[in-house]
Amino acid sequence: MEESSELQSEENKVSNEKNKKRKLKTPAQLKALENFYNEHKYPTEEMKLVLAEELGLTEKQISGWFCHRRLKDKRLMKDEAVANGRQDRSSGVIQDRGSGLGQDSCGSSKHADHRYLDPKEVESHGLYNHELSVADMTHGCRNRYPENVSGVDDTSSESSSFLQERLFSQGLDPYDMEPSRHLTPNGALPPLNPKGAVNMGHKPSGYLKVKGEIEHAAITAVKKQLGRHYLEDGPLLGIEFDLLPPGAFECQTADPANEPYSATNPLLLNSPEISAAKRQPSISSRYDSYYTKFSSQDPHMEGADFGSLHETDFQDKQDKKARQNIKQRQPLYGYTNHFPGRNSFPDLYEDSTGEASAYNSTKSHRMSTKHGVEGMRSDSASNHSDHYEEKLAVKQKGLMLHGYDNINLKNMQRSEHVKSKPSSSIRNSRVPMDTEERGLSARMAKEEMFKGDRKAKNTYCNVDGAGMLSNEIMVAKRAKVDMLQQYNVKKSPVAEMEQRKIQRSAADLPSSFSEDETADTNSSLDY
DNA sequence: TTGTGTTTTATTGCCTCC
DNA sequence: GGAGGCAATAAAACACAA
Repeated sequence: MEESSELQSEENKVSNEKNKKRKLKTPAQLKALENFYNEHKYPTEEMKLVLAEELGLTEKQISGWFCHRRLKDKRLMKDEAVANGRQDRSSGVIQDRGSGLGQDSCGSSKHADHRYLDPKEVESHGLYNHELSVADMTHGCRNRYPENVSGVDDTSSESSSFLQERLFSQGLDPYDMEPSRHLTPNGALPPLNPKGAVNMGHKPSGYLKVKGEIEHAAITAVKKQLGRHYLEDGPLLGIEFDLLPPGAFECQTADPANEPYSATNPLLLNSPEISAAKRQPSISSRYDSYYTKFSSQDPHMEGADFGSLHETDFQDKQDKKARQNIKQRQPLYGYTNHFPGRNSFPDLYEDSTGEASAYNSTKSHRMSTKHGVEGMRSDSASNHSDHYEEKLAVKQKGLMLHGYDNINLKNMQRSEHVKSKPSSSIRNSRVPMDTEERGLSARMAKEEMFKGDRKAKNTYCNVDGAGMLSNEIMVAKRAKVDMLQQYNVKKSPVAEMEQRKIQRSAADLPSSFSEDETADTNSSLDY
């Protein structure tokens, strides 16, 4: 009796602990989930099963996580929308949200949202054609999820934070993605891949499709004027147009499309608006991670005001609260792809130890103190004892889920890429130099040259930095082909998994660069 | 050390679609 | 009716400030 009750209580205890006590996902799990989520917002049951198996979670957990993740996205978008709404009123610049397609003011009711248009189309076709090719086109079954269309409110908003993040995670450079795909120097909309071509042709689709031609023209104008840079910091088109420099529609550069950084226009280069756009903190998670990455990852990075003439200003202006928010969001986003050198996949990124320590030792960031530390533990101290990480590592080497490869590849590439540089260079040049970072570095170098800013010169014109840039370009050039090849491999997620298994084993992560780097290089070289 | 705020996870109920 | 999804809610985990 007593024994049974004891047993029962024990069971209850266990049960409670098992069910009630929420268990934090490991960084590896989170990263995997994030990556997968970036690839498939609505995974099929099969995917979930695979994912659950891979991560050592239950399908229920996976489902729940995805559900919550979507909610989170939505929430973030909402915030973003609110912020944008405020900006809309003051900016007076064309805003997607003002197109009357169920704006934020219409609420974000999921049921009402997707009655107006198919956000899925907007999401996948227009902005992320590749995604369409991967998930939507090959997984038609996902169409049955009305939610995938999370509504008008989601259409544009989703395409901002979440989707950009997605691109980041996937190693798909949104900066290049958009202009390169939708806007060739000729103004045409070249398909990124055959599938995209089939789907989009040369007409505005998705997001742009729901816009009038006039707006499209305006958007195109902005694109042209800002070149690839218009996406560099800002959200996708239509999300935060107010970030554009005033007069964005007034004077177009001669060939802006080929002048991504507007280097020909020093005034524009020094435009505070541009800088503001570069540094403007946003509630967008993407920005959060993005800027946090810039501002807090490395003290050297802080000193170097890449991407912005006023990086320090940015930091100064950062509201403490905002920073806290940013930090708190970091654990999640930080593991996507924003910190290539410090991810939590020790098994995947061979040299994470050195780099990670270099990073983490510098900042008492939540990222590093929270999950980051956990990740570090896995990186250097735990001997990879973490079950999930270990499992993931093994799996990812051979198979890993769809979408992981990009991440891994990217990280590994960067890892490798970083390794090739002297440590001083690493620090001074901001190791995880992202696509835009490099691009911005180049731009900033010009700016600083122009301005004669000695400090900036020290930062950007040092030998290491310069060497690194050129080196990166060369390496990226080399890697471009690889990435493109991988790109074309994308098929159905499930099929892809299998295919990647084979591919992986054959070419265990080539020393190619991630998509964004490739894209960046591409644009950098092409422009 | 404690209180507070934020994020993440788990659960539940309702809705929509097939 | 079942499956899947969303929204609301509660609670745990965490970081930061006082």
